[in-house]
Amino acid sequence: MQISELARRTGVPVATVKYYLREGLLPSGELTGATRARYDEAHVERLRLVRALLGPGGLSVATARSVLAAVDAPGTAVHEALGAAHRALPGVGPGDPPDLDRARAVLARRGWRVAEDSPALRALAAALAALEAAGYPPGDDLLDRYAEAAGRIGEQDVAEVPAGSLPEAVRFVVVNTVLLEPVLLALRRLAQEDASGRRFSGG
Amino acid sequence: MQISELARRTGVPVATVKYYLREGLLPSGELTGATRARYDEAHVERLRLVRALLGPGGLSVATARSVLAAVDAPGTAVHEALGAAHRALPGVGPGDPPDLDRARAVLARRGWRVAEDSPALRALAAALAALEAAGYPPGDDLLDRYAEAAGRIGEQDVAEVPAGSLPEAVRFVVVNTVLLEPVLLALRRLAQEDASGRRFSGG
DNA sequence: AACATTGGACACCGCCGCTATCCAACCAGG
DNA sequence: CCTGGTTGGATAGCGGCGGTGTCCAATGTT
Repeated sequence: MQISELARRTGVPVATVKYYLREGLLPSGELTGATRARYDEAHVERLRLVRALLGPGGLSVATARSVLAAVDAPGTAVHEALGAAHRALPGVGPGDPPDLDRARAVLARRGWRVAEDSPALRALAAALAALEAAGYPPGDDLLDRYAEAAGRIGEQDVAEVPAGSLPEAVRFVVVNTVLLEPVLLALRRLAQEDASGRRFSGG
Repeated sequence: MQISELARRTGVPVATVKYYLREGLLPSGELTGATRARYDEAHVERLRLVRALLGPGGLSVATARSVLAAVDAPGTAVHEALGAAHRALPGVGPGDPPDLDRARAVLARRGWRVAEDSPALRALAAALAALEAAGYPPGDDLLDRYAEAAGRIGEQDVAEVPAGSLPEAVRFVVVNTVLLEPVLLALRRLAQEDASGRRFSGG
């Protein structure tokens, strides 16, 4: 199929498809002439993935490029792919390292083992610092409950990874890491709304 | 104190403080002359809150303005404030309403009661649609486990709301709704990393 | 031969979060 | 009372981002 059909089938404007090609989010089609290229079903799928990452996934083009690079890297082991995806995700800038101790303490209480330089660890520390700066330093009990809930989820996420094909596993890990975040946040808000209704408006 | 000290104490450039004043994120100080205004501790606190919402909270200036309006509205009941905060948060655009049925079914299985037009419900539906479009439609069991974990968290969030002062409760709800999101996401990633290490690299 | 479409390159746009400049009005020190 | 630095307020500009519009020669299609 040609670019116009690729665009039509995915609902993405042709100019935007060209933009994604330029940005390296979408591999170029097979050239059949100086002004013709052929695209296939894989491109349709990839384009849908790109749109999901950029839109609901909330990734920037640059971040999506890194994440997709992790997906494309051949022979990546699943654990490394997950690390690469985490590293590519919008983390904390190169600001001064906040107090990792508090974050590490939470992990230690749950017995979690993560890389020393895990971006998620830095992200947690930064988030805790932000809460502190806003005047609501979270208590250990709160953090522990959050960690317990997060633990169930992370456990399940990893358990669901398909064992067969390695590239498929990598793709699964990346997609689910990114696209289940909005699901989790929406569910949390819904749970809050339900609990708030029960507590505060006696429904 | 004057604007320069306010800026110094919070580490925010004076030009940026002026910008926040213009944008209505920060109430103006008490005018003591045509070119003088006095700021107090409340301004310091508010400015820190604004920075937390804009930075780690990930809110846009426009969204932060709405959220802060909910905080400032006098006499708002807690349940309504939470609703206002949720409504102000970056939700789903006015695109065509996706299939809310799948989302509603998840809530029904847990017995949650939320507003018919809850923005979080639309957000959940949109997130599910994105997963579907990306080729990974989530199973009911996955959703139920996510919902269970989210339920514990939402329950705790609401339980922690201080009962005494109403404005304080509203502020607490808004701050925690927004600023605990990055905490939860970071913890999920850390849990994934731990579980992945145990499953895939036999640590 | 006539016409539409394509890949590719480049310029441009609108939005956003600041940031820089300027000004008249001040206030503080000497 | 003068001098110099600071302030509130207004306005303009900037850099990054995610596209979009335009143009071109080469290529298909009829």
